[in-house]
Amino acid sequence: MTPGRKAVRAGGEETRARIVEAAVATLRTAGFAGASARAIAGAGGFNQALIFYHFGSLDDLLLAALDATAAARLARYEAAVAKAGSLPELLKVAGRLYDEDLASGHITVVTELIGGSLTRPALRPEIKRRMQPWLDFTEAALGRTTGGGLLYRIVPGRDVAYGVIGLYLGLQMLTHLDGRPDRARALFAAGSRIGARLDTVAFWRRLTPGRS
Amino acid sequence: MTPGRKAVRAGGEETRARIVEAAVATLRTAGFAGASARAIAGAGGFNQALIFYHFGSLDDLLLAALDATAAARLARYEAAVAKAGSLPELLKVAGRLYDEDLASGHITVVTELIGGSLTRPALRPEIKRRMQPWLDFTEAALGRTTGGGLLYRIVPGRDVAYGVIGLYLGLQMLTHLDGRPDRARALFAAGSRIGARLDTVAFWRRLTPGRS
Amino acid sequence: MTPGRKAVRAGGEETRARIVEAAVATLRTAGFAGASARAIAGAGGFNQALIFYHFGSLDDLLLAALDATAAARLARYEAAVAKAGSLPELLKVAGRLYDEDLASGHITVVTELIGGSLTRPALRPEIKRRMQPWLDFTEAALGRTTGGGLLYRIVPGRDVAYGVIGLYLGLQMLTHLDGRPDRARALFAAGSRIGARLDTVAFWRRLTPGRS
Amino acid sequence: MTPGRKAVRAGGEETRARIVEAAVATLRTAGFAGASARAIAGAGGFNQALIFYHFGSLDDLLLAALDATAAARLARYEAAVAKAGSLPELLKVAGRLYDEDLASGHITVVTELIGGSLTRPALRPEIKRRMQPWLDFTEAALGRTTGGGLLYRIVPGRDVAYGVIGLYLGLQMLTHLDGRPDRARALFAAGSRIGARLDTVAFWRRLTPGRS
DNA sequence: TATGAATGAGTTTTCATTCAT
DNA sequence: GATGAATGAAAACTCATTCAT
Repeated sequence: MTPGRKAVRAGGEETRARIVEAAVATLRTAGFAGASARAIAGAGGFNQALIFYHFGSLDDLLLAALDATAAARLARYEAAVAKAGSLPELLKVAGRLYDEDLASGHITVVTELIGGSLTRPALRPEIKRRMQPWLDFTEAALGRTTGGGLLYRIVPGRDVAYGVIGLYLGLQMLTHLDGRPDRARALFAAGSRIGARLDTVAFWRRLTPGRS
Repeated sequence: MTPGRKAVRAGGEETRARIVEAAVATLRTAGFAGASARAIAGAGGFNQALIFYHFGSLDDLLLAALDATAAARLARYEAAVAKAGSLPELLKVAGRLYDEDLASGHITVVTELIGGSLTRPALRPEIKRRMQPWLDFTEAALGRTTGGGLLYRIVPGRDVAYGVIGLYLGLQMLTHLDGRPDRARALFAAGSRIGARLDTVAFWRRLTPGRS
Repeated sequence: MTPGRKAVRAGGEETRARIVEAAVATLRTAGFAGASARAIAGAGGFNQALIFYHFGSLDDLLLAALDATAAARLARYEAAVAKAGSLPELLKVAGRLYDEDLASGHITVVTELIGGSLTRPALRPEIKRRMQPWLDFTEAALGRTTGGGLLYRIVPGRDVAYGVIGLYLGLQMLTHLDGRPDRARALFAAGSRIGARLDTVAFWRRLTPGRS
Repeated sequence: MTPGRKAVRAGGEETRARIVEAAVATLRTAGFAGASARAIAGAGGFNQALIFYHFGSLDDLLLAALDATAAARLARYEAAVAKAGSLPELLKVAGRLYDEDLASGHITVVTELIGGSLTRPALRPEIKRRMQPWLDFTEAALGRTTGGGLLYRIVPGRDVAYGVIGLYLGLQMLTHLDGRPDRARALFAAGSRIGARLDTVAFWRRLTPGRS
C-alpha cells in the first residue's frame, strides 16, 4: 500500500496500532470493567506486558483507543456533513452516519469510558478534553445550517450541541440495552422527515432567518 | 408507620435496605467497576458476606439498587407530572425534577449499570425490563400533553419517549464529565421557554390538535 | 496447653501466628527481596490472599514479623541479663545469647528489614521505632554494670549502646557472608576474657567507679 | 592521563563507567530490592539492554558496582591510614574517613549487597571475596599501630579486624535508620578521645608492648 | 441473622533477560 | 556499540464467593 514505508523497523508503530485496535474491540464487546490488560491482550493475541511497554498504563491505552476511534469517526462526520447545506440535509446525513455507529458500536467506546471515569477519576479530564472537538463540530454544523437566527436567542448553540451529543450517547446506551438499533434509527428517520417539513414552516423560518 | 408489621424480622428488612443504600451510594461515587462487594460493604459499614446472604450475588444486589432508586424516582416523577396538563408545563416540571437528578447523581446508577451490562451480560435483560416503566411513563406523559395529534403520524410516541430517555441518560453522562450540571440545566430551561412559545404557534397546534 | 482456650474459634489468631512465622522464616532464608507474598505463602503452606486478609499489606506483615522475633528475643535477653551484676558477667551472658542469634539467624530479620527500608521507605520509621527498646535495654544493662562512672563522661551511655547494637548487626551480616558464626563467636569469647581482666585493672576501675 | 590509550573503544569503557555509576547511585538510594535493571537504566539515562550487553547480568553489574566503590574507598583509606603511626592517630584518621562514608552512604552499597546475597545466593561468595582486602587492610593497620602485643594473645588480630568491619557496617545501617550520622559520628569522636588517653595507661601499654 | 476466615482466580504492573537490527 | 521491541514469570494486591460457626 504505502510504498515508501519500509517493511523493516515498522514493528513499533504497527504493534501500537494492533494494541489500540484490540483495546477498542474489547471496550466494545466487554465494556470498561471487562477491558482488562489480560482481556485486551487475549483479544489481540499479544503479550500483556506489551501494553505497558507501549502505553505505560492501561488508562493510557484506553485513552489512546478513544483517540483512535474518535479521530476516525470525526473525520468521517466532517467530510460527510460538509456537504449538508440545510438542517434537513444535516439531519439526513447525521442520521446515516449515526446508523453506522449504532450498528458498529463505535460510540460504545465513549460511553464506556465516561462510565468508567467514575471508577478511575484520572480519566475524567482526559475524556472531557477529547469531547470538545465533537461539541465544536456539532455547534459549527448546527450554526452553519440554521444560520444562527432567533433560535439562538433562546438557546445558545453550544447548549444545543451539548444536547445533541447527549442524545447520541444516550441513544447508544439504550440501543445496547435493546440489542438492536431499530428504535434509535427510527428516531433519526423521523428527525429527517420533520426537518424536511420545518423548512416550509413560517415559525421555524422566523427562528432561523439568517439562512438564504 | 405500618403498624401490623412485626418487630421481629424487621432487622432483616432494615439490613437489606442498608445494603441497598450502600450499593446505590457506591455505584454513584465509584461507578460500576468500583462497586465491588468490599467497596459496598465498606461504604455501608457491614460485613461483605451479608451481601451474599441477603442477595445471593453482587449482580442481584446491583439490580436491587436499581429497583430502589428507580422506584423512588419514578414515584416522584409520576406525582409531579400528573399535574402537568400541557407540554410547556410538562417540560417545566420535568426540568425541575431532572435538576434534582443531575445534582444528586441519581441517574448515574442507571448509566453505570447499563455500561456495566456489557461486562456482565446477565444484567442486560434485567435492566432492560426495568427501563420499560420509564418508557411507559414518558410515553404516557407526552401523549397526555400533546394529545396524540399529527406529530404522532410522523413519530410514534414510543420513539419520542425513547429519545427523551436517551437524552436524559446522555445528559447525565456529560454532566458527570463536566463535574457540574450547568449546561444540562440550561438546556432544560431553554426547553421550557421554547415549550411556552410553541403553544402559540400554528404549526405546532396543527401537529398536536387533539388536546383540548 | 492453655486450658481456658477454646479450640473452636481459635482460627484467626492461630493463622496470624502461622503467617508471621512463615514470614520470619522467609526473611531469614530468602532475605527482604525474596520475602514476597508468594514465597511466604509457599513457605507456610497457605493462600497468598490470606496475608492481605490478615495484615492488609506485605509491609505490615513484615513489621509484624519483626515485632514477633524482637519481642521473643528481647524477653530472653532481659531475663538472662537481669542476673548479670558486672560487666564481665554481662559480656559472658550477652555472648551466649548472641551465639543463639547467630546460629538461628534471628538478627537477620532485623538487618534484612533495615536493608529493605531503603527500597520501601515507609518501613523506616516503623523499624526505627522498634529499635528503641533494644537501645534502651542495652543502655540500661551497660549502665547497671558499669556504674555510670568516668567512662560516661567520655562517651554517653546511649552512644555506647548504639555502638553495641551496631556491632551486633554488623557481625550478623559478616556471619551470614561467612556462612558460619565462628569469627563472631570468637570475638565474643575474647570480649568475655577481656572483661574478666578489666575488673582487675586500675584504669578501668577509675573509669567505672560507681560499682561496688 | 594514559596517552597510549586509543580514543576508539574509549566509548565502551566510558559507557561501562556510566552504568556502574548509575548502579552505585541506585543501590544507595533505592537499595538492593530497588536496584532493578530498569531503575538503574532510568537513573543513568541509558537503555536497559546496555546493562546486559556490557555486564551479562544484573548480578554482575552489581558486583562491578561493589568493586568500583570499594576500590575507590580502599585506596583512600590506605593513603590516609599509611600516615597513622599510633592507635590514637589511626582512630582519628579512620573516624574522619568514616564520616565521609556515613554522609555519602558509600557503605550502603556493601550492606545492601550483603543483605541481597540472601535473596541471590550466587552473590555471596563473590561479595565475601571482595571483603577480604578490607579485613586484610584493617588487620594490618591495627597490627602496625598496636604492635601485636599482649592483646593479640587474647584476641587474634583477624578477629579484631572482623569486629571493626562489623561495627562499620552495623553503624551504617543504624545511621540509615536514623536518617543522620550524628550518633555514629559521636561514637568515633569518643573513640579518638579514648584512644588518646589509652597511650598513657599502663594496662594498655602492657597489652601492646611491641610498639616502639 | 450475621460474621470472620478462607480461597482460586483475577487485577495492574514490573521483573530480568533476549534478540533483531 | 547500542537500542527498541518483545516476553514469560513474577510482583503486590483485590475479586466474588463460600462456609463454619
